[in-house]
Amino acid sequence: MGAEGNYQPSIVITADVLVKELGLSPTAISQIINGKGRYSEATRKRVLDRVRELGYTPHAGARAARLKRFETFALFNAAPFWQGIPHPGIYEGCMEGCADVGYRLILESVTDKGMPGLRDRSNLLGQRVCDGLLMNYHMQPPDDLRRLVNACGIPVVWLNVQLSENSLYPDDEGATSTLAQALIAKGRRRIAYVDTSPHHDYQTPDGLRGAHYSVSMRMESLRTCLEQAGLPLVRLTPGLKDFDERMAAARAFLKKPDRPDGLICYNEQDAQIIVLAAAELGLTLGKDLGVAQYSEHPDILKRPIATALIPFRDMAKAAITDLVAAVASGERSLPSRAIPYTFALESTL
Amino acid sequence: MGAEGNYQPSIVITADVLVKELGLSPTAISQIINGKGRYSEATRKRVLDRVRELGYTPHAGARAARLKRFETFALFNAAPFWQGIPHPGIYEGCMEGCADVGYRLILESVTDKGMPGLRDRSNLLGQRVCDGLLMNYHMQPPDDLRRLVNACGIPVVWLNVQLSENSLYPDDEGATSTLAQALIAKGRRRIAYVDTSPHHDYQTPDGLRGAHYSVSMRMESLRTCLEQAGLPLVRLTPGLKDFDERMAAARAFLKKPDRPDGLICYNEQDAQIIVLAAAELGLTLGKDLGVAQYSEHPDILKRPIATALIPFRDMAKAAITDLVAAVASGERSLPSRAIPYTFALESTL
DNA sequence: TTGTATGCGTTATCAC
DNA sequence: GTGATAACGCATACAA
Repeated sequence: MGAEGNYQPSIVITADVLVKELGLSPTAISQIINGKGRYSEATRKRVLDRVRELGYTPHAGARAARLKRFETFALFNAAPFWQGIPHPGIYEGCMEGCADVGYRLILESVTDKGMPGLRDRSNLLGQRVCDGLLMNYHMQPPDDLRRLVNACGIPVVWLNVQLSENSLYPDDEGATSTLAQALIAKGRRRIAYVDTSPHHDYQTPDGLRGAHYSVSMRMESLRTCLEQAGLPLVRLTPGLKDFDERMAAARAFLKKPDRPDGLICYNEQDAQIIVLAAAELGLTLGKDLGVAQYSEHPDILKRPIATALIPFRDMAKAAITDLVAAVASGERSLPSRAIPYTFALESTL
Repeated sequence: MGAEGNYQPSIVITADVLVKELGLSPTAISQIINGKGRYSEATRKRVLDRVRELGYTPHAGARAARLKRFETFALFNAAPFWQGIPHPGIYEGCMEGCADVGYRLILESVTDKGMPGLRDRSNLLGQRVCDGLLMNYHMQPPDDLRRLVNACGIPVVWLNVQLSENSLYPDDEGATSTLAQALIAKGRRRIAYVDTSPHHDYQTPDGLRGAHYSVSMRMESLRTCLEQAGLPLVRLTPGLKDFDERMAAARAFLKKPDRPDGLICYNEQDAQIIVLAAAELGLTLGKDLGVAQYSEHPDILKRPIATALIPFRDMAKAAITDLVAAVASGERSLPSRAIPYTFALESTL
């Protein structure tokens, strides 16, 4: 309780306070704080000690004006209306990355409904607030959005989407290959792909239609892997609306005489359905059935589900590194690249 | 594909560009952009049109220096190491709130491991980067953190925690009461509280021990409600480690002759366990059993689970409103208050 | 209705 | 080793 009502007097600590108090010039204060110039150890210590005592921080605005650098990146989250929760790893990676390089992170979020007229509402899409842009769009961005962003004049990295340049995305192809190889190595021969979500018909307000690249890439990569191994690709009926419908389909799928013995699931919900159906039918995970999913995290209930861990965090940190380089070099075009997955519980396949 | 390589020439658009181009004074430009002064409609339109065409945004730093206001708040996320995912509603609410009032939102995240020496690493805890602080700490904050924050000199709102001032938190007492009344109204007489999580023994690196206030408040509120109705409080064994252990406990719980007919679950995972066990035992939700949970979202699989929707979003938006008021008034002490819950699928109880 | 002058708090350049 | 000075881009008071 001793922590309350303990407010600092409303004196604002500027460099000027230090100047007067320590009898040094503004130059000296500034240089010592920023580790420049050649000053005696004594002076240096005197300044830095007082800075810490007073809790002095340079005024970010004044600094930005002078340096022509905001030391700030902006994460622009253009979420579709059906996706309330952005990927935590992206946030965390951006924050970690920024913290590592001493940058601040500004956040902005816009739904598709808010896309038209975006330029007028967002001041982040100008070049006067931050030094670089992290675009977190949920699917192939519309051309006009790309143009808008390119026209900003500051470096941009698109996250979680495949573009011809300036984009970073999880290596779904590699992850799928790893999972498929693991299943095959375990002797699985009826390998199925499970994606029952209805959300792939998502349509934006401006009539654009599409889905995240992973929707097709995961399945097509699996198809290719299985073909090379001379195995068929089995599929659970896609596009089911509700839980009961999905459960029924999963039960029927796993009850068939030629039921799959390995399943790769598009996401946690699909894996969930499979695991529940398997439990009902008395099938043991890791023995009768090898189940894999793509997910940001291992199964929260710690069930034996192999997980391809989507490298959102690494991706975001890589993006920050790229942006810092771009700010320094002035280069505005960076090659796109895939970020490798890691894996959990592969042994349960 | 026409969207690529379409970069703006590296001319930076300052107010000066507009001044020269339009033959007006800096004052006129500034005032018209900020909706001040009295200018002819023609002049006004000429300026605003050109501003939009050029995509001009005032330099945030220069503006901050001049206005002595950053038009920015900072969301400080002090997450414990076991909680990778911050509450999405808090982020969204902060962003929405900021967007509504024309403020930017800066994000900073620190784990408990990083708490010592925080002051030296974070420049957000000074008064030179933003106008107000949103503190998202996971439990009762340690005194030294509160002191540190109070000493910043900028207004602060603590989120999701109960303090004697400057805090906003979900009204768990009210929510619990609503759920309990609903169960009782449906004729439920054996009402149970389910909280099997082991995480409540969480201990911070500095030896502080505690849990989120909701851990005790939800149960105690329920106890009170039931006492008033002359009903007993039944509990499922708490502190279970893994899925199998929890499932076994839930099965036994629901198999007893005097099994509960109404259950209030601390979170989605507890509800999940109950629902799975109920399915195994052939108990129908909404008929044999009324199941309620506290959660940010309704059940993702759309099962009949009544949900007390944690008002993180509303809470965060309220925090922004409070901060704006505090910035304007200079007041640094705001009364704490509870934010009401909303509910989904109450009819299934 | 418009223009001039000034200051916000920094940091870089250059001179001592 | 240290200090004087200018400049960053904007917004306001005041003068015209």
